[in-house]
Amino acid sequence: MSSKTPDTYHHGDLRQALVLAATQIVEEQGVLALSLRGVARAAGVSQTAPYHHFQDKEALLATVAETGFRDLAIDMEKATDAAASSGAILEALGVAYVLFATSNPGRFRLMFGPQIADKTCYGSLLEVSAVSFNLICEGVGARMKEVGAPLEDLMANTMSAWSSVHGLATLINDAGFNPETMGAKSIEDLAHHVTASLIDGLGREKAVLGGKR
Amino acid sequence: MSSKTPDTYHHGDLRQALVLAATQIVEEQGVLALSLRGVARAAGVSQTAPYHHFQDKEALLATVAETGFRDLAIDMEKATDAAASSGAILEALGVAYVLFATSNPGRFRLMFGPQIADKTCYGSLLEVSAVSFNLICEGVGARMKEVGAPLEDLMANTMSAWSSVHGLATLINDAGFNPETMGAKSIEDLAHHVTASLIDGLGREKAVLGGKR
DNA sequence: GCGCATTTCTTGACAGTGTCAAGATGCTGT
DNA sequence: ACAGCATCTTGACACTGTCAAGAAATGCGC
Repeated sequence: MSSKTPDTYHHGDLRQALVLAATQIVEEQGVLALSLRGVARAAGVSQTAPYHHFQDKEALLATVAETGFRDLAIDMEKATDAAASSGAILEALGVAYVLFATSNPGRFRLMFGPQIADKTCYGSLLEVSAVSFNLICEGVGARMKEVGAPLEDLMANTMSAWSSVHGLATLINDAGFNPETMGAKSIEDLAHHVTASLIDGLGREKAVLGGKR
Repeated sequence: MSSKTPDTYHHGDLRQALVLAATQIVEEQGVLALSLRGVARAAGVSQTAPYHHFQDKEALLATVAETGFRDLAIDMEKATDAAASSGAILEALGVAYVLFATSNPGRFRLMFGPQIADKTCYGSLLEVSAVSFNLICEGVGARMKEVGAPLEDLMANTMSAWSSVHGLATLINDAGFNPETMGAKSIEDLAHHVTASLIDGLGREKAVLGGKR
């Protein structure tokens, strides 16, 4: 075989293989369909092998969620590259958030769902999840400075912004909405509209849906 | 015992008893901790008795979720009673939504989570869930008329409004936020702020948090 | 190189789960 | 009174997460 023999008694990098297999199952069949034994089977090892790399099933799920937060933050950071104004940055962040969630529904549900009962048990999870939160917080802060809003409301306004995109994402994923029935051409269009509503006020947003194309 | 003998071989109203027991478990220990056998035990019957009233575990959960949507709609309808302006109605609806979600986190998670894989299998669930949706939709429509927004955006704006409150609710329930760290006195205050942000635009909302108590 | 401790992985087991099949029990209409 | 039906039971199956004990491979001190 290659330099690292993958079919030895020792696996080589079982930990990584388990995370990958788990991620695939979570994404293709949902968290509920994931069993630790199934992951072990997919990786070609015995039922109890995972216990040498993760304390229990939840710890494996936490690691999968962690990769999700990492990827989310990457997407969001990339999205702000092309944005100039503070409003454009906020919109780009929001759209990226929604697109990640709807492109990775299984992981997104895991990241925010109750499968991981107490997320404070997993330090690295908390750290990584704070990155995307801070991106939104900074974006909101910049916007507020531009509008002249009192900065003491920063946290509450961050909550407003995050709620909008997080709500849209989970509604699309879990309440079975497709953008067409909501009068939008695509998820991206709808996400643009929702962020625009938030920034300018409901019913006062500049045309996003019907207007261009 | 009373007129209906509860300790007969036939239970009397096992169906109702199962729904109540399941609701209690969902609310006190979460959906994940609920087992059909546990529900049966709580109702004092054998493991397979529930199968004479529900096709499977999911059907029981769907019934619990249905009661949740019913209660949510009741709360929302009550909330609009005192509201006069279209903006006040929207705010009252949003606050009621968030308060229901955070007061009944277990059921709320069930209502929107993946435990019920395909909600279209349960007709009455869909019907009841449409009620609260329509309340939001009407509120948004009235507001848009007042602002003079084009009605073709009604659905998309409904999505904006719903996303805000739904996102806030799920973030509080599942991402471990307490309103204090967000600079708000209570969940209700934070919900007010978020809806105000949505209606007037981020950073342009009238003071809700610091202003009055 | 050799021996040994440590890591990694295995088999076997246990209690708990959702659900099916078959049988027992009480109710209801004739 | 009795037949048929709805309701509830016991028993079983395959599956799950996880523990205990042992086997195989690795790496370290000499």
